[in-house]
Amino acid sequence: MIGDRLKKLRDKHTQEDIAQYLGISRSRYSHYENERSEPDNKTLNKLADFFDVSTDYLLGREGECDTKKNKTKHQTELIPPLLDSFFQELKEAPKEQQELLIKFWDIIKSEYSIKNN
Amino acid sequence: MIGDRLKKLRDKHTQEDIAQYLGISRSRYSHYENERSEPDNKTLNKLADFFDVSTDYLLGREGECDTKKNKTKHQTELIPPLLDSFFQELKEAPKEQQELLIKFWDIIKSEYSIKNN
DNA sequence: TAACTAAGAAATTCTTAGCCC
DNA sequence: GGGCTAAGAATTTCTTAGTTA
Repeated sequence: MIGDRLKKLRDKHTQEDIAQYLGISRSRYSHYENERSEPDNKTLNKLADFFDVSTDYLLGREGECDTKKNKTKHQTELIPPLLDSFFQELKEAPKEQQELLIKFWDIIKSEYSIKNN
Repeated sequence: MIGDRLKKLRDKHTQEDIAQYLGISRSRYSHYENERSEPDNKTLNKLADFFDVSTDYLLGREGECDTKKNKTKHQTELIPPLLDSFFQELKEAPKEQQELLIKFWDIIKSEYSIKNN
């Protein structure tokens, strides 16, 4: 049940994408889709956030009708979900961590501009 | 979170009552209320059925005062200019660079969570 | 009686490594 | 690359027995 719904929701994303977002290994996420193990409550919450559905839907308590809404929403989104959830996370992170990351960003930028000159 | 909600919902019932309905031991249900362990998905479903609430409610995704939504909105309004321009830049950057940065982000997160555990 | 907890047993999950397509 | 799985390590849960109020 939950496996089918995850598969459907994931759509064009790779399992790797979702796993990275969740901060778990690829195979762990694979287990969820194949129902070899089930996500704990925290992971369940994250999955619902990422796919923008209810946990009731993920757990099979709600029918299909809500799915279409979500699909439409995803398809019309301009920011890729992975980047979007990354932004959400970063916004809520401690300032110290934000600043550190922006420093890394500056390094990445300058490295790439050197390569291309 | 889930513990508080279970306690509230149980109301006049004893833990024994609920445990019997779920077909589990008394102390196991007690652990759920005290958040020493968390119900698996099947038990979560049964609990939602018994109390006639959504799993989203049990997991704290819906609430009395809908704190999550308010919080998100508030924080969205308060994106510091530095972070905002960083987002703009990142959105338009090559995927390769985006992915590299997100990897750095994962490292930062895990470093900080180690410190705080 | 009702609820909570310690501690170890029991069960599940998670990761790595390797496999297939 | 993308997804799946075996197997053991790691973690969590679950039960019993005992404690508290």
